Amino acid sequence: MDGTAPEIKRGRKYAQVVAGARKVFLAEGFEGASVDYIAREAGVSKATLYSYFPDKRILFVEVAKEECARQADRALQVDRTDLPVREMLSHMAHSMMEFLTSEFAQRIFRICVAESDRFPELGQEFYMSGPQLMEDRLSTYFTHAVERGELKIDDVRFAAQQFEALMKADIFVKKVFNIVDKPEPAQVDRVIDGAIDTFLARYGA
Amino acid sequence: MDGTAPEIKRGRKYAQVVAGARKVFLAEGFEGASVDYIAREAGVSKATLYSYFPDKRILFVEVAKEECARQADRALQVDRTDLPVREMLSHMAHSMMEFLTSEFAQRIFRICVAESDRFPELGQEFYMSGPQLMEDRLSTYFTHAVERGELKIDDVRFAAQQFEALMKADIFVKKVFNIVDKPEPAQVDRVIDGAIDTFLARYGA
DNA sequence: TTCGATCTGAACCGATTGGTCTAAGTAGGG
DNA sequence: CCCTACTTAGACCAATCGGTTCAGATCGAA
Repeated sequence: MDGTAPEIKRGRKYAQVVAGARKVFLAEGFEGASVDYIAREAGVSKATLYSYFPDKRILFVEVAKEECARQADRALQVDRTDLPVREMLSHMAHSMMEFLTSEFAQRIFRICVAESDRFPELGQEFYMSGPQLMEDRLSTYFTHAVERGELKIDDVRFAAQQFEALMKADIFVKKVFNIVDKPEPAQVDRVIDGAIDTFLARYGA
Repeated sequence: MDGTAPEIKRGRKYAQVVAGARKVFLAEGFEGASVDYIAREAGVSKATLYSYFPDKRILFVEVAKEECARQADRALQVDRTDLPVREMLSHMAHSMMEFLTSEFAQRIFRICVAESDRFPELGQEFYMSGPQLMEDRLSTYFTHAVERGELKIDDVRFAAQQFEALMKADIFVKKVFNIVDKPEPAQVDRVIDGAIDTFLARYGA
């Protein structure tokens, strides 16, 4: 579960290779990352690297998929379902926003968008472990909230998609296109509160 | 205004170079597009190309910026302001959605996301000619609608950003990550109507 | 200590890249 | 017709790329 020490050890330096590849790919993208540089950064010879991954593409897909799978689970938790709806949404929106605007999420988003036609499965992996996972969790919560009469939603999954979308208004777009670097906390609150207001205007009980 | 015959003719084959570069860059991205291929596709010698653009990066930025500037103006028109709000929003949402899911917009979006840290100005150019232009036009319309008492909006620009965001729920994300190719017309209507319903629930008079 | 598996470093390969250069060819206004 | 500016094809360059190979160092288990 640690990621730095995979159980399936196909060799002594396997973890090092993956770690180095993750670092370099995240920083440089697929084309930008040379195999020599990855090997050097991993503290491993190129021959060793190629003994594990016979192809640069395979190494990339492996690393990127693993990274996608890990991304959401850590930060997109839907806990605190005991709170009242508005507080719960706010709590969750804050951690979601923090993740969306993090350097890490931005990098992996950029890479997946860029490479998702060269590697179609990568885009799908990203979608499933990112947006879709979030939708699943939101859907579950919404369903319970509807049962408790706290929300009024006909299509729970679609409502989740809309909430997700509202979360990306303004700040997320501006970060992706380098309009802002660090968003103002006040602006973050504005976007979050605005999203919740709009969401509850439609789906509030 | 045609684009194929720029007024500033710095040479006989200038337009050809730009046209070829546009074609290849859009299809292959920055790294993927070789200068030889661009020259061949433009029906021009490499020497001629380099006489206009001393650097591949300059050629790319030139073409990409030009393409960004052209993209929105054609498809993101906010006309028919005579219609009732709901019809107007629907009309506009349809053309907006058609554009967002077009092959062209998807390609340029992908390229701008991917290259916007290699070329920071490119991301900004894209944002200004795409999302921001749309916001400007929506804002203008919203302001008038508020004056006529058809909408109730405190922050017009932010409302525009939310409407834009709602437009990108579901389908847009799924297209970007290659989950769907051609979206079902029924699903398109669902997203559009859902966006308008939510928007009006919050901002309707 | 021994033995097989793993790792190393560097040399090497063919292909492709962005970019330069040259010498000859062509178009069009005077 | 001529002159100038533009265009041409392709040879050429150095650099980098992904990937291979191999003789020898190093490891871990028995």
